[in-house]
Amino acid sequence: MEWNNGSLTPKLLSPPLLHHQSSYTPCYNYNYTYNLDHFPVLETKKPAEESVVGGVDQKNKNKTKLSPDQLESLERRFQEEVKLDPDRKMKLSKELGLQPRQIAIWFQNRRARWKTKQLQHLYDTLKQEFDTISNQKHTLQQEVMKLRTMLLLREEATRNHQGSMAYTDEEMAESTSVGVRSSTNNYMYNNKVEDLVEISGSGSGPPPPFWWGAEEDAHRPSYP
Amino acid sequence: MEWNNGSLTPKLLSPPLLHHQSSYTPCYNYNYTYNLDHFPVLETKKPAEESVVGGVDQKNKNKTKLSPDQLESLERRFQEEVKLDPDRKMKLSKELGLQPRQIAIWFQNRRARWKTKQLQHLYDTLKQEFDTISNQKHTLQQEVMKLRTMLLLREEATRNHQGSMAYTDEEMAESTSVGVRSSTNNYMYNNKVEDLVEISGSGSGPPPPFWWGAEEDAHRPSYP
DNA sequence: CACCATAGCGTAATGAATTCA
DNA sequence: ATGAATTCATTACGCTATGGT
Repeated sequence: MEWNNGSLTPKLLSPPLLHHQSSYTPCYNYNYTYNLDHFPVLETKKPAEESVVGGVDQKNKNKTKLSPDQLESLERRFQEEVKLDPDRKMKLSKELGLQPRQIAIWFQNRRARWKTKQLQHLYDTLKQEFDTISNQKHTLQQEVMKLRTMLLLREEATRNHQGSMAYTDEEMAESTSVGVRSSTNNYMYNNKVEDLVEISGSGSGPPPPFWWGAEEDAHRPSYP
Repeated sequence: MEWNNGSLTPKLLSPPLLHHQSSYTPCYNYNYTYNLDHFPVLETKKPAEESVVGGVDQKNKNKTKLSPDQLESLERRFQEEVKLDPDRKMKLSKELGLQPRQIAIWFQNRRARWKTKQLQHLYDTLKQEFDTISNQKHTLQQEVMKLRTMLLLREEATRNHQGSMAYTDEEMAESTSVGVRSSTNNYMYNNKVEDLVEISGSGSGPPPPFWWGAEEDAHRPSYP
């Protein structure tokens, strides 16, 4: 039971690829011999003027906070198209008074953000689907049991009044492969998401979850 | 006003309390008006040199990338305990030659990373469970169909040779509530994770996924 | 009350590896 | 096969909220 990864590594994640010994190519130099996109450490352009909302004076922090206007604009563009071709980049750069590099970075980060959000959403969706199908399964189990009973009774009836038997008990017994054993029929129904992780591994979670969860969702993570 | 986080904030808050003894020791020799732990902007000088990857260049390290040693150490400590009390922080700080602030930041980031990783894992687990249960459901559906057929036949037989009927057709018809309609019985079996998103909402995905997925997993996200 | 450190969150920015034209 | 752009992972910063002395 390897809960860890092993079998189910998501494709989203990067391959192993440990960064230990590498040749380390100096892919930057701070003279910007680079083309129009690689500056060294941005020299804090001026977001300036736009003390609109928070009135936070962000004169020259070394980490620029984009103004609401800029953000809105970027966001709009992002909705239009998540990819950023050089033309668009330059256009936006001039338009917003930001370095091209910053535009690129923003888009990059935005994409990443989007992705993780997406995972969240995906999880929720799947969870719901799971619950649904779990219920359906339960219903089906009931159904199967009911039918079996009926069949048995009917067979009984037939046998009592007649000698012909078209279906044997073996056939009925063999047909089940999922696990509808007459009694304790809903033993599997508890397979709600809350318990799933518990079941499939993660029996040992070194670091305590503490903040993770705090909701109905606390699954006892077990560190990566 | 924020385009960003809208509806689904997990809202994971800290449950318990934290045990940190007070005893703070002012730890810097620099001149800051900031709080104990707030430096201005850590200075950022020329990264310039640095050719060796494994080069444990502690002291100077003005720019990013902690050395493998440092990382290893931090990681170990993290496994021991995800929370970081001031004592530990200081100890680590001296031990690794990093600013206390950096230690704190690292832990914070580590926690965040852990959390998202966790989501990944959770998703995979759930996905697998879903597939399993989906198969089971399918099997059950088959089973139900088979039983029905058998029942029908048996009933037929009974009816042919006798007039007594203990179970009516209504009973059989009523019993189904999930959707095992005689023909096209496996119509639901395709409910693999690949299609789920398509089905349950997110039917409209404005921005093209392109890089997201690029595998069999491409779900057509639909931006947040 | 204020003060102050810290946790969590969001996000800008950097570095390394990878992809691609 | 070289270099530009992108991805992934990481480091860092600002902010708000909270707890505790």
